[in-house]
Amino acid sequence: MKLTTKGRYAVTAMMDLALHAKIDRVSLVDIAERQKISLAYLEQLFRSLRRAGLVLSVRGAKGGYMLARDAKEISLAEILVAADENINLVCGGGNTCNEAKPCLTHNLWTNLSRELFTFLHDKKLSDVIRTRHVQTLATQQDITQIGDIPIQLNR
Amino acid sequence: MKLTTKGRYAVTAMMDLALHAKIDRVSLVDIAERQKISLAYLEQLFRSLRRAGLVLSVRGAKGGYMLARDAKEISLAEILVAADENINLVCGGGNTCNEAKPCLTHNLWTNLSRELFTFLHDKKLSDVIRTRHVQTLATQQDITQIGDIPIQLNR
DNA sequence: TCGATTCCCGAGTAATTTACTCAGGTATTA
DNA sequence: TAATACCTGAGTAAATTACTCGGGAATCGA
Repeated sequence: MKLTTKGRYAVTAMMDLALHAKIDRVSLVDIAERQKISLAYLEQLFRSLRRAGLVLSVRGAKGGYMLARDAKEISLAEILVAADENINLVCGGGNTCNEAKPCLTHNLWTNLSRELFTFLHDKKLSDVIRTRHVQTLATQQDITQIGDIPIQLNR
Repeated sequence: MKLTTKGRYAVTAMMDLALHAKIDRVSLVDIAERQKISLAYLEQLFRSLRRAGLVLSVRGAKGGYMLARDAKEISLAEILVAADENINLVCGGGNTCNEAKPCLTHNLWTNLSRELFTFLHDKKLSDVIRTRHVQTLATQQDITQIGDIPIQLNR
């Protein structure tokens, strides 16, 4: 029972966007550097996020991404689903279990999945970036950023 | 975010044991037939369950397995952990996140894992076999069993 | 005592999934 | 027109999963 890195990266990247895109859009290069995620991988990831309607993009120089909606209106569940992360613990493999002829544990996992989904649906992006822990880290990341390369902060 | 079939099989098998081992022990051949799980795979699985102290075994003809404790005392969390299923959503891959230098989402997944664990720890084997759904299925399985092969039911 | 049954074990392997990379292309700005 | 940055399909190496295989050891009933 684990989360794929894709799902984690998706949430991390969306948090980064929410933290830095308040003023203007953010480029994937920035996110890649701050969050230590491969740029090519991020691009692939943002394809999904954009198609799911979670982010807006602007092409060309000075382009970048921004949240498509207010952080209060974006749930972790949406982000994870957009990143192909299925919040469904039910009978995954090529087994014979289905609604018509369910296995012993069918309802068990169905219910658990539902609880998990509710939990993730109730947690909004705005909630998770407001924790003390995240605020501290975000600040540290920006400071490091300035030290390393004298380029735009927050842009 | 998914459950491995190993984890699901482990819970299914334990439920089968709890449902059928009330009188005497149950052989893996029986479980394999009832739950449509490969015998060789079940053997591998029960190795883990036995080492975790969840089941007791008796070798030789007429041998088999039984629950090591009352079904009230066995949680789903224990079963899943025994089956190498880690109930930990935190930062799995070979990334740089650790307690000293956590990533943005570190606390997020840590907390979620904790909630998940609590949920699974509170659900006992006795709870899940007592649902109407399971009782119905279990009965059907035994009836099919008698129809197919005229061998021992419940021993 | 022998054969059937059943647990027990280490190791190997095919299939699937994951986590990426690559080689292009297109839109926008300065 | 050069630089930037989004956009895309497709390919691939590594890791994980879901098994199988071949043998061994204990126990029971005949």
